[in-house]
Amino acid sequence: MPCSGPHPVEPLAALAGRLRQHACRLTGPRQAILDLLRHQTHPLSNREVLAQLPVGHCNLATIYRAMRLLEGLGIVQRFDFGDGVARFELVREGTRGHHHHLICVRCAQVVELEDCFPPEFEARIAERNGYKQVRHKLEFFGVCPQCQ
Amino acid sequence: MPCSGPHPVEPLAALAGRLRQHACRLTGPRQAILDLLRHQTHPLSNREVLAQLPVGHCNLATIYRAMRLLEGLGIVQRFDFGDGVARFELVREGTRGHHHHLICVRCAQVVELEDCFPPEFEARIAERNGYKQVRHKLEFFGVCPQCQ
DNA sequence: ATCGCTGCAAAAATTTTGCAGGTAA
DNA sequence: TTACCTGCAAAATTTTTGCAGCGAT
Repeated sequence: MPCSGPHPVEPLAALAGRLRQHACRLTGPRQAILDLLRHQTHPLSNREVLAQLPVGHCNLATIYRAMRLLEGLGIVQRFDFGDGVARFELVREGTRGHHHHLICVRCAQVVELEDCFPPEFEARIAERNGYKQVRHKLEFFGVCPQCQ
Repeated sequence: MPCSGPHPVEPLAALAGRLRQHACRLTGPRQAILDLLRHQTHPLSNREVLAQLPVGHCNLATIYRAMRLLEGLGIVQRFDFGDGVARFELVREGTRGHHHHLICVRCAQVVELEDCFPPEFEARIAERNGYKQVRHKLEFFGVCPQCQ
């Protein structure tokens, strides 16, 4: 069941337009990566992207470069599950990519979370310490129903 | 100003006792690592630990092995600032190591945070999804007063 | 025709592991 | 003494980079 959730992903053409706005080209490998990400509900590591692409369709180094570019353009978001591997997810319309995950420590099942703590909590931390432009990374870990 | 904060670190002897309880030995390198961590207020990467130890006093591989051991025993806690380098901090008395950080994205200054969002927030997420033993990792990033 | 992009290979960086010898208990 | 531990070196991973050539616009 791809593309579930309340926030739909953009069509490939819209993503291509966003690339061109920044004088970046929509090449074959980038199309393949974006189209793969569009059909995912959870973040994928670069190696997983490589594995799911047709053989010889794209080089791993190209995926790394594409992800860094797309992250900079706000098209994908980087997540860190604490296992030393970066994972990437397409930013969905209506969000700014800000959401969190609940990850099973046994089977690595991932639940996409919509909610977050009240923004006052972050604002208070920022103000108390004189920090500006404060954001956060938050991930939950536990044992999923099947693994209990 | 080492050892600041409301929760004092344990004396080296107490840490040694905790090692022995688990049939682990208090060796020279481990003493050096623990004593160094005792005097830190912020997490240190393994390479930073190596650099701050007297030359030839300890091997980097030994530090990696020691940290993994100490983490398993609950003596140190691992933190992840999202830059691909693990950092470690001694667990202070009275806490179970649970706390968060506010990190400057410009100069990497670190503020230790005492507070956290209300536990009901996490409990609700756990219950909704049928997960058990849910914990979380949370770090804040922003621009510190000096870097603004 | 640019100039960006890709593939390949090599390099860099972090972390893990094998093994022979050393050492705490 | 007997495990456990360490140093060294090599390996395993993840990620980055150089470079020659290809390709989108």
